[in-house]
Amino acid sequence: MASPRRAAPEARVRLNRDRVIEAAVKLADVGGLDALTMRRLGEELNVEAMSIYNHVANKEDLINGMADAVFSEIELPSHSDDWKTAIRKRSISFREILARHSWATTVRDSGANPGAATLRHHDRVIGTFRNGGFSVAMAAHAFSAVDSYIYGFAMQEKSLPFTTPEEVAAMAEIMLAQLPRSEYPYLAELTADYVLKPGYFYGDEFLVGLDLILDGLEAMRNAS
Amino acid sequence: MASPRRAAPEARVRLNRDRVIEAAVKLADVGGLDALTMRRLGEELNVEAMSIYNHVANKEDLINGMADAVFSEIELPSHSDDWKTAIRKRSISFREILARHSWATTVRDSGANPGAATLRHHDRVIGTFRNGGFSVAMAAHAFSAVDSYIYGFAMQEKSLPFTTPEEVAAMAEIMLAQLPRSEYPYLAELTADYVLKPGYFYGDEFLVGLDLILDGLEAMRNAS
DNA sequence: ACCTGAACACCGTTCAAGT
DNA sequence: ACCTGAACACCGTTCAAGT
Repeated sequence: MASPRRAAPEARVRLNRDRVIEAAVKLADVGGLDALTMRRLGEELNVEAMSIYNHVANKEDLINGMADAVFSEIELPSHSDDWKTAIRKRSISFREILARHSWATTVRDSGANPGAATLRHHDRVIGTFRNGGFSVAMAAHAFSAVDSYIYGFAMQEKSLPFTTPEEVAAMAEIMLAQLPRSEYPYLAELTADYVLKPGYFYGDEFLVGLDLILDGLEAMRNAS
Repeated sequence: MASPRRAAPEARVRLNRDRVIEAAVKLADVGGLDALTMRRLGEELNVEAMSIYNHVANKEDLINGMADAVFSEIELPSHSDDWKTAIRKRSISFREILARHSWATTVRDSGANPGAATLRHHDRVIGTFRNGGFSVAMAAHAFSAVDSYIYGFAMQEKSLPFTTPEEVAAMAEIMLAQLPRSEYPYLAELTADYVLKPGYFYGDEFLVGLDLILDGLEAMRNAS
């Protein structure tokens, strides 16, 4: 009876901001941002929805925290690689993370007050360009071009109505059958002669566009 | 008294799908997708919210219709231009439209059943590449790279916490003052030496990245 | 300091009822 | 054929009350 408080560990772990954010990310990963409601999140945490407000200001604050948590998962560009390799690796990692948390493609860590992981990530990317011989202006161009492409690609990928190659084939076949070929000849050709070919996977397009941009940036850097 | 029905034209115009979609786009343009509720849309149309369901299946169907309406605004690539000029013009138009309807950056015309304007637009873009000498596979690469970039850029632009140059300067100054320079040296440098320079406008970055991609596509086409 | 329960002002959508 | 009113099962968030 010396210390009954210690002797009876509660099943309920103490709540904190990180635990709230982690659970919210998990919910959104499974069911999208629509599935993330304060009440469902409370359930997941064995707590009433209203308790969450002790740890986040409101839902917007929560989502900002989630966006920063996603950024912290992205592989930072390595100091030991040359700029092109470093940016290529972190871009591939970035896309992977966005595919894993597809709700994050539409949620930007609010430009007004970005989180620490977001700031660190951006700083390291810009630093990689600068140390690779890019001027400040060219680093800004490069940063904008690469990240726009990654975000946009992740969004396109997310909006596809299929994921596995089998689903692609099935879906494309249906779409092709419904498509008025005389009205949309090029779309029909692309679907028949490219999308429906075995081995097609939209995700493979990512590297084509990424390398196009990286090669262009290299040429731009060398020209100056 | 011959035809009293004709003599008393109603103030209320008959509702139809196009009028519903048009009003919904207007609402979302002003207040974002959050401001678009069935009840507010009903108000705008001088009708009870429930009447809207006579013209759209549900909110998802409504938003799909809105996305297709946005696509119909984009300038189609011209047949009389060479592929590069044609794609460049329509890409600039695309970005302008997405900036005007910034809610549309996060809303893809559901991949499963795209609208007629979306299909026509895609067909024309792919056709422009094919007629410009691109193989089917290269046309797919080009389409993916360019449109990913445009979507991503529009999203970045939308998430910026400022729009006018004056706001940029004010906001950047505040952010720079708050930013721990020793922790984020490259971010601080970029802000001080680039963003805060007079004449800075993020939108100007668009053409830099676009031309990078178009030049890369041209090289790819010529190499094959 | 943190958690709860009830309440408020909203949502999208259904359904029977009106014209 | 189209529109309405009431209703249902939800939302995010507040606030006073509990421990």
